Amino acid sequence: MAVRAGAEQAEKLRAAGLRPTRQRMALGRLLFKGQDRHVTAESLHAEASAQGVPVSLATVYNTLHQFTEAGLLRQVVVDGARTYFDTNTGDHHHFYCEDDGQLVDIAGDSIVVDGVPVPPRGAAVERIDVIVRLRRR
Amino acid sequence: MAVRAGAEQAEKLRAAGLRPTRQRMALGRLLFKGQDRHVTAESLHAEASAQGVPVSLATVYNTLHQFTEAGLLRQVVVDGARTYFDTNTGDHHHFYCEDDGQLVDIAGDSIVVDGVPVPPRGAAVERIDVIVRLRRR
DNA sequence: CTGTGTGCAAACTCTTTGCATAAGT
DNA sequence: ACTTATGCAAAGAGTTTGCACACAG
Repeated sequence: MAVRAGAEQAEKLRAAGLRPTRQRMALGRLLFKGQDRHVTAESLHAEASAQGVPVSLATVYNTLHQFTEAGLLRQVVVDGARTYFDTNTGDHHHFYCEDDGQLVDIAGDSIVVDGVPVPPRGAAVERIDVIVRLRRR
Repeated sequence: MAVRAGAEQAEKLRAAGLRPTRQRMALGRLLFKGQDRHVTAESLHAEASAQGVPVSLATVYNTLHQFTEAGLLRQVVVDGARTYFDTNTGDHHHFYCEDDGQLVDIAGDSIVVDGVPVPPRGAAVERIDVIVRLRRR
């Protein structure tokens, strides 16, 4: 089972054109086991370290970007200070709590955005992000 | 007319609880004369300098934040790298061109967002941001 | 006068980069 | 072996802060 999971990880990485190195395997396991999650480079680095996986912060950044380019992750911009990465790459939106920085998914088919004007000449819509900003009551 | 505008600026600042200093007057004039605009600290600082108004970058940052707290500006988060400030504080959304970093307003009554789930317990919706990300064709 | 604002430079945070070493195939 | 990835430490961008001086009321 552990072997099986490892093999799947390796396959996933290879399919993305990335060599299945120890670090990428370990980070991939943290990211893609279980349900969708939101991480920052810092949080993922801390998590890996806590589990005894030695990875440098620079490698975490590299890996997150490589995963993003490979379409395995998606970047979420909600706060200028830090960059979030989302393992859910499908069509969906976010709740963002400004007080604690927590990010929660909103299913893509739940929200409907209507009335988007035609984009300016020479530009095409790449994606529509909806961020529902929350505040503690 | 110039006098008149100056007096209006001063009044606007006083109303916001800010002393009408040279720098704040100058920045306010750049920001609020004419139509709505989007600036970054850098761009506004460059603009002020170009017009011969000596303002330090630190003061531009301070002023932008003070204006924002006073409700004269609104912060727009579209890119992790830099912070944009919008002189349009009303209900509206944005086109954001990832290629050149250009930000364009979308009237608030144009876009309709439907189906937003109820926020998690203990949280209240503060605002809904819609960002239509564009790419050059 | 008295308190607030400003400018400068240094500090700070998050992120990226260069280069020698290590690991993958 | 040959190539690509990693780690470290240093650089980099954007933003914030501390403190002495200047200005508004």
